[in-house]
Parts: sequence; structure tokens; C-alpha cells
Amino acid sequence: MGVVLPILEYEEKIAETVEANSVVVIIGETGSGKSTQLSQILHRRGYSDKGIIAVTQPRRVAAVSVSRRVAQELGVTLGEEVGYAIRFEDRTSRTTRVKYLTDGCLLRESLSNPDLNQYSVIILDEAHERSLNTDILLGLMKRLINSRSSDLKVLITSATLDGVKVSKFFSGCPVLNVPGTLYPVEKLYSRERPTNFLESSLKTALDIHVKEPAGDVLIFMTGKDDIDKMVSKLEEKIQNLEEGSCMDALVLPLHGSLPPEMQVRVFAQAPPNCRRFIVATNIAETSLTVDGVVYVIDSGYVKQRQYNPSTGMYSLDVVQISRVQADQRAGRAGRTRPGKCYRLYPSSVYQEDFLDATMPEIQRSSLAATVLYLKSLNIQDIDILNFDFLDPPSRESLEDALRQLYLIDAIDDKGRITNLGRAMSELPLEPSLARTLFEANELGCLSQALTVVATLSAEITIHKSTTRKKEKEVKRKRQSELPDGAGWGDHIQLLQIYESWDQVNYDPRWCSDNDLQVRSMMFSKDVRKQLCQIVEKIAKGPMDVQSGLKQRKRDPDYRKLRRALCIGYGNQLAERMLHHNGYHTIGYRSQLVQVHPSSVLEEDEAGQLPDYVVYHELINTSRPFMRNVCAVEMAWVSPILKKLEKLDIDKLSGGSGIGTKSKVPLSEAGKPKGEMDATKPDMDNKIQTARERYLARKGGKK
DNA sequence: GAGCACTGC
Repeated sequence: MGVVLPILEYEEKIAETVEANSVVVIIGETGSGKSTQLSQILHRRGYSDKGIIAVTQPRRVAAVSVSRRVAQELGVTLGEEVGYAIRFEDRTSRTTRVKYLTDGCLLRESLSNPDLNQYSVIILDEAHERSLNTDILLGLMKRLINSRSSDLKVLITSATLDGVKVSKFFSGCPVLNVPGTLYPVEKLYSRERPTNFLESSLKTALDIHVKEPAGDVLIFMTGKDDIDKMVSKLEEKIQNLEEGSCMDALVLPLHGSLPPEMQVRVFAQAPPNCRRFIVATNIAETSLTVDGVVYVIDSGYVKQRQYNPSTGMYSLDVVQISRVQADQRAGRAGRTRPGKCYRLYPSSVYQEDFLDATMPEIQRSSLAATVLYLKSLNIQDIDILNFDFLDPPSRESLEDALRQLYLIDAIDDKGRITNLGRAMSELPLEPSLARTLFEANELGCLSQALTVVATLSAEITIHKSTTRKKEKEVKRKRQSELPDGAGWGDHIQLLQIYESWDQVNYDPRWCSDNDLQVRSMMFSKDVRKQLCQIVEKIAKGPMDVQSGLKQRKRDPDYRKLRRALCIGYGNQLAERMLHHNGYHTIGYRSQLVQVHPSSVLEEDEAGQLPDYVVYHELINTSRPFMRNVCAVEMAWVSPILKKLEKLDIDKLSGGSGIGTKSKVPLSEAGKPKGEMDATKPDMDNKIQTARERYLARKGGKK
């Protein structure tokens, strides 16, 4: 009560601007209340009478907590006038007028309803974070405001540095600035870049502890290793300080792989006369807000995962942060009172070296799923290679995606989406995993495949203990208790692990006893359940999805399942080289790779690994590795090799239309006429028969 | 014989 949020002073201005324009960019600094107030302003002004007001968030927790707050402020029950929708959880009803949802959820909705005509207003919040999903939505919104006849209003909230760019994208739409309530943060720059930023952070942290008044310290590091080192060094140094020379200290690590009970420690009140040091990754930049922080130490680096489309390989690189990120980090010091930010780099680096904004995710990811999604939308003239993105991905990256989709039969040789591809896009999975499910259904091992696919998308890993001695103990124990994939590889091991968990009625203690994260196991269970529902919806009837052990007796070598994986991962195959256990990937550009040492894939009596394997991902760390590998057979691989020989990227990228005549893309301008005509209805014969067989089989079963 | 930031359907 009594606190007027800055944004409310601008209510009249915002309402006027929205009334006169279909798109408005709102620059709202932290503490402006944009996430909770924009929707309420438009609700008050009657926009919710014509349709629902949607607000997207890049994170699930944000969608839930912000909607809860708005329901409270309006004095309504959550789920009625105000609700939220996130994966696995829809808390909306027919009475809902204001709906918070993740950007991924809105994309799903747009699949079945491309016009999104249940909404009168769509607010894309936190657009400056440039999540892959938000970027796709930005492109879709641009199309929608031009095509939809009704008066859709789109609001985009962004950071100062990015607003003009977004406005330009929407043909110069107005930009409104709303100030925040942050306290001033003094920025202190280093004279030069430290050679060892761990030592430098340590020294800065101790300086603060000795010289500065009370207030917690947030230190940004790049990864778990550095955080662990920093925590123990800091604890040691503080203990060595003269007793009584300064206040007590508590050092807390904070990163994503920390178990939840360790993460929540940062939300607990500090004991009196005690300064907390929180040593964190960029999880503390946006995802988690720690109260009481007055000092921030910013190394200027972040660890980023990037995809290289020319090799099909991921890498994790330590890169410089952007100015948006640097400002976001500094802002963490000014939430409760004026603060200080120690930047371990000179101001010239901030001004000249740092990029304005973080490289958008769309330029750092494999785009197979994105391209399939766009192709599956019922938009007549959509042209993938020239789709209007705020920051377009490289042509190479799009072509890589087309090749991948072709190899797993999601698009035909002219780049048109197949019926199978359309069905695949309905599943919330990477395309290769979706393809695996459909093949498994034909082969009669759907239940097993559902389990494998669910565990893979939950990224189940066997958690390692911290100390080496303990690790060995645990390893011995684990070998006797956890299944090993029967030598066939990691996919099979994941299946067996899940089946074992199923046999103990999904007991969470079983997970922790076996070094499996309870969180990710529970998540895989949710995913599996969701997939079952969708599969039955597509099949329009019940399917054999129960996770039983009958199949194992019928097929002890997992031949059917491995065959389904081989077809699904047709874009992720590798062949062993003669005389040793190295592999080369099969595809457009062959890479030399090795099986990751953590794999349970086994050698035969002659010490040789299987001739052919599929892999879940390629990751370049100390060397290029295949992670999550499964043995397959040459007979299953051969048809894919033939398909690869026929692959013609010019044809693939040409007919981007949905089986109808598409606009001629610029890239095709110089091509002979015949190549451009994508109107012939003789599409995907092979796929259609496969699909027919699939449908027939289903009918026969009932 | 390695060792991975963070999200999301």
C-alpha cells in the first residue's frame, strides 16, 4: 500500500500509445513493475473484453510467480481471471482474462491456432534476453500484425540498449521508457585485465570484507570448477584473518547443478553480524535474485554453449559478456540500497570490446527443431531461408537444419514438410527423438522408446561425488546396482535405469542412493507421461505405452529399439575406422570423433567397439566426443547412406512452401525454372506409405 | 580416460 510503482505514472501515456499503434516497445528497467503492471493497465482499459491478455516469460518460475502476484493485487483466485500456463501445468479457466505463460507454451499454442485469435494483446516480456523462443515469436508477431484482420496489440519489453533495434524491426514503432527503482550502483573498473581472474576476484572479495561496511557480496564466475576453488580459497583466507578484525563470513556456492536444498540456502537470512559471499554462475544474473547484495564482483566472462553448423558439434566456451549482461550484473547490487560493482576489466573494454547485447540463442543453436516448427505452421508463403528474424541465423545453419530434417524424413527432397514431419512437430522433442518414437511404434517397441526419449530429454546423468576417495567407493557400489546397458550403449542403460526405478515405484530415495538427481528423474517421468498423452492423441486411441518388462524378454538384444534409434538418429551416425576405436561421423562433413569415456558402450572379445553407432550429441571439449552412444547395425545404416548420396541442398532449400507455390527465394533467382516449381503433388510417396502402414497397424490392433 | 553455463515445449 502506498508505494506507487513508476510504471503507473505512465499509465495514460502507455494506454494512448497502445491505442494508436499495433506494436509498442517498452523499455522498463528493473523495478519498474512492467511484468506485473502492463497487463493490469490494459485489463483496466478494457482490452481483456475483446480477448485474453497474454504475457510471455522465458522462465517457468517467473510465469508462476508473476501471475500469482497479479492475482493477489487484483484480489482474485489464481486460475480464474488471472492464470498461468507452463509445461505440465495449465492453471487457466474459461474465465481467464490475463494469462501468463512461457514463450515455449505460446509457440505450442500457435501450432494449433496460428492466428492466436483468442488473444487481444500479446506482451513479450524480457525480450532483450533473446531466448530462441522469444526470437521466433518476434518473427511470428511481425507476420501476425500484418495478416490478422482483428486489432491485435503487441507489446515488447526490452533493455535500454536494444530498444531501437526492436523498434526498427517493427517498422519504427514507438518506444516508451519507464524508469526503474534501482538504487545507484557505483562502477569501479580495473586498470587492466587480470591474468588470473580467480586470484583477482579473491583479492577484491577480501578487500571488500576488510574495508567496506556490511552488505553481501555476489561474485560472478564461469563454472562449477572455478566456483568450488573460489569457495575453498575464500573460506581459507577469511579464517586466516585476525580474529575480531572484521565481521563473520559465510561463503555459499550457487550454480545450476547444485541440488535444490543447497540452492535455497542463499534465500535464508544471514546470521547477525555476518557477511555472505555468494559465488555464482550467471544463474544469479536473471534466474535467481539474492536479497541483501550490495557488492558485485564481475569477471566479465560467461560460459556459453555454441553450435557449429559446419561440423555439427557443440562446444562450451568462456566468452566475454555483453554490455546488457554487465549492466544486469551491476544492477544486482542496487536492489535494496546504493551499491558497488567491481568490474575486473577497464572501462575501455566495456565500451569498445563488449557487444551491445548477448549473441542471440538462435545464432548459437542447432535449428532442426526451429525449422521443422516453422515448416509445420499453416502459413502459405512462409520461406524459411528468408524468414524475417530480428537477427537471422546464418544460411549455413539453416541449410544444416534442412539436411538433418531430410535425413530423418521430416521433409522431402524438395524441402517440403512430410506428413511424418508434421506429426513429429507435434511432439515436444528434438526431431531425432520424435522420429525415433514413430519408428519404434512401427517396430512395436514404442513403450521402451518413450522411456529412452524421456530420459534423454531430461538429460539424466549419474551424479559424481566430490571427493575422489568417495567417488571410488560409490563407483564400486554403483557397478553392482545400476544396470550397464548390456554393452549396447547409453540409451539402453537409460532405459534400464528407468525400468529399475519403475520397479521400486519411483522411490526418490532410490535415485539419491544411486547418484541420480531426483529432480531430473522426476522430470523424465513427467515428460514420459506427457508424451504418452500426445502419442495417444495423434493415434486417436490407446497405445501400448505402459513401461513393462515384457519387451525385454521378447527382444533381449534390444534389436527393435536400436533399429528405431538408428532411423531416428539418421542424422547422427558414426562409423568406426579400421584397426582402431576412433570413429568418423557420417554426413555432409565427416568429423573424426571418439566415444566419450563416460559411455557404457562395450568392446567385443577382440577389443573392438561396434562398427556403427548413433550418438545423441557431439561435444568438443578436450577433444571431439560423442556423448550417449548406442550400437547399431550396418544393414540399418545402408538405406540412410543411399539417401545421403541423393541429398541435394539446392533442392532442399528451394521449395520451402507448404506443398504450394512459394515465393521465389533470392537464392533461387539464377536457377533453371523447372527447379523452382514445387507445386507437383507427387510428394513423399515413401513417407505416405509408411504413414499408411502405421495407421493400418493401429487400426488392426484395436 | 573425461569432467557442462542457463533455459524451454
